[in-house]
Amino acid sequence: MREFYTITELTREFDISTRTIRFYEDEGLIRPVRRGRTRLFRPSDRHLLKQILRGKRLGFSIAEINEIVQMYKDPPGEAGQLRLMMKRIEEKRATLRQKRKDIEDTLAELDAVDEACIERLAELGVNT
Amino acid sequence: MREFYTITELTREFDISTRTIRFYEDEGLIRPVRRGRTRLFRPSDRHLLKQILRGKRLGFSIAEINEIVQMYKDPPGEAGQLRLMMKRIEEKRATLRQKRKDIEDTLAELDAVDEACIERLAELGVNT
DNA sequence: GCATCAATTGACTTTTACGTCAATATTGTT
DNA sequence: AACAATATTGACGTAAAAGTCAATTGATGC
Repeated sequence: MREFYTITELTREFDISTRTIRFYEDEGLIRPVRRGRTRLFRPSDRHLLKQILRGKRLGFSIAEINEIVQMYKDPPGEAGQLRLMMKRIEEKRATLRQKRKDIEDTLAELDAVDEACIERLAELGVNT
Repeated sequence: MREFYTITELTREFDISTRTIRFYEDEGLIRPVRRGRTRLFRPSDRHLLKQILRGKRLGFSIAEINEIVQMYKDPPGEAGQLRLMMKRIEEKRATLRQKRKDIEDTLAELDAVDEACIERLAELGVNT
């Protein structure tokens, strides 16, 4: 495992711009170390970026993604904070289960459309 | 099944604004009938609106949702068109499967965090 | 040590998906 | 028919998530 990645290495790997990565840093999602002014990304930063992009694919906003990635940090030490966090986690899970159901429904409908296309093609095959 | 819904009935049912519905119409996603100038939404329009909002929850853009809902219409009559549509359908399905995987991964990670919280709470219970 | 190439910063712009508001029209009710 | 309530249209505004561009700064090869 490499110690550091440059910003351009990550832009190429994930097909995003430097502007995007800097934007995520400005929003507090990611915090690479610096050598002088230059950003150096640790494997953990790269992993975090992967998680951010995963959240994007699921349609979460930057703010929502921020909430999620904050959860991945060490759990708080105080009981009240812990219970609050667990509540937040359950809320996110509920959102994710809803999305999963939406996906299943959409996939089922697309399957039906696909079937109809196949049938239609068969009819055409018979008629020509 | 009712014959028609007014725009405000739909805004209340789906918790969206009239502006949003008119926007979807402008974008060609939905096409209610008119009595004079007033829009009247058939059950099929209401159903389409449901599908649009489902697409939104999954993070699809209006353009992408448009592609999907066009697929629900009657399949084209020409073989070439049919094959093209089937290709598009498979692309959407691939996107949806990716999203589903993203969800499973995120859920697994949140489960792990939740476990850690439970453990941490147990430790606190012992110590106090 | 100097050129050059990559990286940073800040400012401004763009696109998407609506929100807001004012002026006008339509509908339902009494 | 009058009038309140609801709907439409058009124009302009806005927040989020970057894109673009120009001016510097820093790093690297020779």
